[in-house]
Amino acid sequence: MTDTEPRRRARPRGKRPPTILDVAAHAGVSRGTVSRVLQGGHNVSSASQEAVHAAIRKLGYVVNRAARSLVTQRAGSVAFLLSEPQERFFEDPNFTTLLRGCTTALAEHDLPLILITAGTEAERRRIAPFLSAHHVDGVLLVSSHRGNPMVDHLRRTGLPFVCCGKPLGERDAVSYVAANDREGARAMVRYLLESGRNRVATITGPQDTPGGLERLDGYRGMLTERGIVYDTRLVAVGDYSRASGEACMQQLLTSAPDIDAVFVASDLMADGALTAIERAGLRVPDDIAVGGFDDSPVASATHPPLTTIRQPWARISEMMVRQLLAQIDGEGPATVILPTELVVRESA
Amino acid sequence: MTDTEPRRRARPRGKRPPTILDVAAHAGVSRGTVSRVLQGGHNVSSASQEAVHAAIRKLGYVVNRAARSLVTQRAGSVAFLLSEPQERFFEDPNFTTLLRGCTTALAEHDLPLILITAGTEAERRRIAPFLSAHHVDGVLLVSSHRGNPMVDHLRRTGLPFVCCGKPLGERDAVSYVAANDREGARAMVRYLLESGRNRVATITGPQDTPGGLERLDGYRGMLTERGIVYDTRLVAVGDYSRASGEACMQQLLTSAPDIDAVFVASDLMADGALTAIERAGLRVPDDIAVGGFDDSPVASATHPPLTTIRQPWARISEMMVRQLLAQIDGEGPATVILPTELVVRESA
DNA sequence: ATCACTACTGTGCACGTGCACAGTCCAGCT
DNA sequence: AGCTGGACTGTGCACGTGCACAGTAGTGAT
Repeated sequence: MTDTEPRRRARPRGKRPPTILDVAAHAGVSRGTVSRVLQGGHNVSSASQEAVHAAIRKLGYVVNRAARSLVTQRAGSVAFLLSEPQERFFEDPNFTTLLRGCTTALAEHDLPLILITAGTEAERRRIAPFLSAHHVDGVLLVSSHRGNPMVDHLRRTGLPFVCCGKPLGERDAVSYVAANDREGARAMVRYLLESGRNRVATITGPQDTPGGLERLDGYRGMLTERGIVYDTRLVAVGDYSRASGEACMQQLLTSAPDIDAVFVASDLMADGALTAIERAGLRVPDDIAVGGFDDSPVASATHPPLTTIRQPWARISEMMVRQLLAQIDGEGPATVILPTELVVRESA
Repeated sequence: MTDTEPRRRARPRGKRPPTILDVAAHAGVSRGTVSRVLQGGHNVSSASQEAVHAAIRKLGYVVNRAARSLVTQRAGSVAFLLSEPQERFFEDPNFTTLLRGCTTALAEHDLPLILITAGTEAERRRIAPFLSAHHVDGVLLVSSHRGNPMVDHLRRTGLPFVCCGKPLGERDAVSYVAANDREGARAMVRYLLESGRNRVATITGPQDTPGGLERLDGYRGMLTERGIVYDTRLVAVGDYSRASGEACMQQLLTSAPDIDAVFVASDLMADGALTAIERAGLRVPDDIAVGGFDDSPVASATHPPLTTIRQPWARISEMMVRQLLAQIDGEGPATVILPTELVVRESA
């Protein structure tokens, strides 16, 4: 998006779409009145309003967003910026659920969503001018790793942005919306303990992501609360992928063969864990109970279906959009933490 | 996107980004010369070019796309339009792979991708004015069901568009890019037969989608070619979802218990089929060989991993973008059929 | 009758750019 | 010397809109 490439040739000067002037002429009023009606109709007589609306319908008038942008200095669109390696996220059902929710939420405000990926340094350099030129009014940022340079860059440009998940290592206030990872983890571990399990292991996420950290912290906290000593041999660190879940589970089964439950920090990893358990000849949940996290579509497709913690993606995306619009309207940053929900299926 | 909502208030008149005039002043040339450099630098002395580039770098100038759009009558962006029920597509790994590919391909042309969903009639009404007002220069259309009204609407607006997969029931020429479904199906069935299987069943896709039709046709054709009578009891029709694959497989196992192979028209359905087979106490591939279609990420995560047909999504998205740009530049519609590839794993 | 105020309407200007056109300059030819 | 044509440069105009401002008409209070 460096804007240095040659433009393609102009649309042929055929019949142009109607302008605000055409509408004004048809309605027998001036440009200004039509504009006022478009802005909500304050200080416009109801007769004029009706005439304008009739003319708009008749001519099929649609406002020219480019012209509007030029004068209002606003883009009239919002970016969904994926600042993570593409491979992982495009395969992660959480991502697509979030994307879908944001598209829907933005559509209600007539704001087109521009999808931008910036997983590599080269891509980030590429989109930097696009963002700093304010070609979007705000950014919905998906970036979980600690110290993502995108956060700094966005702050420098002064562009409003809202993160999905708490950005780590940021001193200043940053708007973000997240599920309550810690409470979710606590709820799952509590459920496992109250189901009569005694040796509860965990497979957590990367320790430079908020989810990885807080879900592990919740696990640890709940154990401590119940008077159980935290044992690092019962902890494995994966990367949220199916493959890593399988590897971690295999590791746990050898290093601590007496475990009777495992809390896995993502459904994808939990699916991998189920594979490892099955291969070891153990049964779920009889020998080992498995608790997942996310309640993504895979959760109901595993064997057995996963007991898991539901992340409220619809509400997360909705709140991200709401917070972003608030910032665009001049409000300061805010953080929103949403509750999770235990979904009991058959794996625990 | 009706454009009748009130605008949000304007960006504060703070320090504005540099304009082409600032660049001209800094470089000691006129607006026109800067503009020419931006367009590629024809008929501009190398001294001027260097001066302009230096000024651009120094000021951090980025072209104002709104102003450019206004004068060129081009939006400078492209829509990725998903005209299918959201639930299905956002969970379909094929969709995200395609989306990812298109984002990448468009980024190379400095064209932002606007993601639009139009699964319901209400949504279609909503985005219609957005499209007819030419707020994008073209549309990458994902719509497989027969008689999708979006195709007609796009044709009426005169907006260039390229479909992913052949649109069914269209008499006039429509640009589309697709994998060679028929050949892919034939290759899989050929492989199964040559592995020594005799009773090959199939679970195909909806018969109002090109994939469903052509994969079934390929299956049938290959059987006929090998002198095997087409038996409708060996055919089940699913909807590409995991659940339907499971249901179809169950049905096949009761109606034709002597089958020793099954060609499933999507990996997701194949995964469901594996579940049904396992539940029936049969082994894969020993008792029943299973062949999938797509080579989506799930294919390597099933048990056992799927032998499947790879769809060339990277090339499909690349060609869709290329065809769309060609159309935007005035060329006529074209169709592109890309070859598939047999990927042998353990399920067959 | 005058004034103040409200409700509504019309108009000039600016937004930043690309394009067409009109120049200017210089080399090479007659 | 004069002419021609190419290479390069500068400038007026248009794109469609929102906003600030100025204006008009009508109402009610003094």
